Amino acid sequence: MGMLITRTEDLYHILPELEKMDLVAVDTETTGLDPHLNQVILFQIGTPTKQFLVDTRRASLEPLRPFLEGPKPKVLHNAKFDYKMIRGTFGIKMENLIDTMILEQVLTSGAQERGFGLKDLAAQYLNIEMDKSERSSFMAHTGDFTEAQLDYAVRDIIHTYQILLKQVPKIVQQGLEHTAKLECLVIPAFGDMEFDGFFLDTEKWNQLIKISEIERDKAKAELDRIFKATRKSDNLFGWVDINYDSDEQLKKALADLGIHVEDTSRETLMGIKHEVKDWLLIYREHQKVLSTYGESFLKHIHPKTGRIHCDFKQLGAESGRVSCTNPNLQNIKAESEFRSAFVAPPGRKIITCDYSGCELRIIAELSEDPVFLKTFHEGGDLHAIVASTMFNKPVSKTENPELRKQAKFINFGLAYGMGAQGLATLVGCSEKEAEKLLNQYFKTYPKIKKFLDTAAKKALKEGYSETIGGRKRYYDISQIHSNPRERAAIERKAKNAPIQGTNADMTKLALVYIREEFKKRNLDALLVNTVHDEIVVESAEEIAEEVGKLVHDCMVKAGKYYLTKVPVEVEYEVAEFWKK
DNA sequence: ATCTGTGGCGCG
DNA sequence: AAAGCGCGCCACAGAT
Repeated sequence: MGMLITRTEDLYHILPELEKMDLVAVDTETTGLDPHLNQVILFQIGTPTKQFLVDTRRASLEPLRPFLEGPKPKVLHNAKFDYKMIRGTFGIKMENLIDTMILEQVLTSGAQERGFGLKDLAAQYLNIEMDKSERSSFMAHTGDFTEAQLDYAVRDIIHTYQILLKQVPKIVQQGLEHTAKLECLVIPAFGDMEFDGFFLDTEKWNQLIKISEIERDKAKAELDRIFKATRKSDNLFGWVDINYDSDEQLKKALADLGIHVEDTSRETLMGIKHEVKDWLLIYREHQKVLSTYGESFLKHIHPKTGRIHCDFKQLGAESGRVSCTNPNLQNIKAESEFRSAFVAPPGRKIITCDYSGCELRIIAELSEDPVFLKTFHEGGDLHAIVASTMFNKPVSKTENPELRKQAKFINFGLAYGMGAQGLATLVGCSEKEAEKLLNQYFKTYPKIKKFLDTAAKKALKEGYSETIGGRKRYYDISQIHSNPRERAAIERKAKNAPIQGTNADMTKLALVYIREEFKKRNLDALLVNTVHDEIVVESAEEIAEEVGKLVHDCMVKAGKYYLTKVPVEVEYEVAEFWKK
């Protein structure tokens, strides 16, 4: 049973004991899930042999600030949550966190869909059935904590600690030390990004919505006009009551026009030779905007901070990439101004930074193709150079541009394990011709072919792919002999995984560096978003240029950590709003 | 009334 | 005909 602490001054007395521990487990119980609206009411810290429970309604954690912000390793389960709650309640930004949930995701990437809760891991590693029913009792709790609550609180940190001890040898055994360390180091960066949020200009957003509404309604009126002719006796007043958002209804309606389609995807619609096509595409575009980026998006503005606080899933993708929800800030429309509605508040600036040509550089690094490497070192139009070497013809953006385009499709398609069929639809040629193109490509660039083939072969043989940073993505290879489709799918994933995953390695390390620098220099600058090869920062106006250079340098440094054969280039722009 | 799967589409 | 990689959100449609 842990020791309950209810007075701030008592925390000074436990510090020497905490310092003696090589590793401490930490957990919190809170009044809710929102770090801006709810508080930590119980703070737990300790080891399996000694635990302290701090009633933070009565005692402040301030005496522990240097310890929590210091180098002592702290293990938590889902550390980002406690990080944000502790930052929200006490303004303390914990450092040197280890997260058993993140570690489990690193250990099983691709092999396990879910089951990363503390309860799941306790069952798996400790053979213990945890009863989590006590957790909700803290939400509206007043008065002294019950014995059951304190018991529960103690068990959480003991189990977390013990799980970590079991995970560590597995990490070493699987060669995941670097990835595990990286993922743990970057946790506070995601905590800060979520806590600080991204400011959105509501008025500007509303204007964009209005424009889309007008355009959509116009398109809808035109569609009604077109379809009205086909349904004279539909109803009394001649209304057209087709729901254009329903694929079934749309297919039927199109059939009445003599247009028969298998599906209603944009690609299929584009093939229609009837004015209905244009209006449908316009309708679709604006309807998409209004549903995904419409008024519903504004409900994510926090009532207290006035900013948007999304939820990053640090290992959201099996490749190691981050994903983002509630709302997803990684798929905001790049064109048509929606991005620029994410603005800097008065007196501040937004700095948008991204790795240029990141995936192609990684391909160059991994394949060691001489032409790719040379082009990145000396500068030049890679797509044009690839095309001219493939076809033995001069190619540039003006000379034989169609060949450049073909090379560009192949260059990007490579990273997806694209085949002849995919290339054919992209280029608009026959599958035979696409096959010839690919053959020519790989004949000219044998090292790239070798890299892709090796990546696929390794996955089938070893059951995993690997990034430059040693991040692994596991596959179920039990079916590959009986199921050629499954096998092909793994091959494609394996061609992509080292590329996409190394990009994730780089961007995450950059986030670590950037946060470190902001802290070290005490800069009035915030991380506000990250989108795979891009990092967005908000800072005070006066230092924006300096911050831009700093972020640039951090991203280059992180890139160079992984890419040693190819130069790393980062672009940044200082503006009133999110660019690109 | 609420859940789940699917088609479609926004981003890198 | 389940696919060129990785995601999340929306509306619809069918099921509970």
